[in-house]
Amino acid sequence: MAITKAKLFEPNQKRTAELMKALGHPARIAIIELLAERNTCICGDITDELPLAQSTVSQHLKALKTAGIIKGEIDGVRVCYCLDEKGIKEIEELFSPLVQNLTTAIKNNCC
Amino acid sequence: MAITKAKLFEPNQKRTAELMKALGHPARIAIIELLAERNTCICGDITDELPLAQSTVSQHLKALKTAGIIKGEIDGVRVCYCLDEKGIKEIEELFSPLVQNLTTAIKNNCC
DNA sequence: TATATTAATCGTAAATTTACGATAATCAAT
DNA sequence: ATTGATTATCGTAAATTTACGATTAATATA
Repeated sequence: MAITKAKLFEPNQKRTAELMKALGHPARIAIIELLAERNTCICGDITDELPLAQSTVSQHLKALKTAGIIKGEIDGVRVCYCLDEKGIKEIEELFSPLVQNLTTAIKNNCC
Repeated sequence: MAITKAKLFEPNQKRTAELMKALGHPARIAIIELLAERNTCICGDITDELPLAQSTVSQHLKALKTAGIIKGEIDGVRVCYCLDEKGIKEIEELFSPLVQNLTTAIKNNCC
């Protein structure tokens, strides 16, 4: 039982995991791809594009919103969803170095 | 209730989500960073580096292994863990375009 | 004003995740 | 052969996730 063992997880690790987790469902991947595809906000015909009930899609939207990846703006009866610039920037800033790190590490792998 | 609604999730979306989900926990982020950091395989003193019980760490290792991100090789009493080249390649090939896609999409965002 | 539309929330069920201690299995060393 | 070390698995509890239908709240339209 070497070293400290008390090393709690670092903020970066926790935030990275949080973002990954938010993207850890095909429906939520589909949603952000949809939002990226149409360069205008789409007002919840997202439901029509997914093989899921309206309430379920709403839940997934909430998950993405809570993670800071998308944001929704009320527009009359409808709600306008789009990618949240700040969250996407965070994804870029956290994921890219990680992937890079892993990719270079692989090259010096012993097995 | 417009359009089709029958569009099941695409394989890429499912696989991306699967990988994201596997990385959706700070302990598992910590583990892969640890494996990347030491450019040699490490024989499971991973437990000592994490604030978690041995059985819990073993579970997380299993999750990463099942997702194809790491692999473990038995070496006597110990088990040698390292990043799985194929999985890392997949991460690179799936995550990078997605992040790129989101990043460029943000620029034409309406909100 | 009454009705229809949109989307969130509630209630709920089933499945999965996370965590732990205890145990088992495997190998190394004595 | 016995003992010790390492790691997976089992059993289990608590929490979270995923999904749905039903309901509610808010707004637009007839």
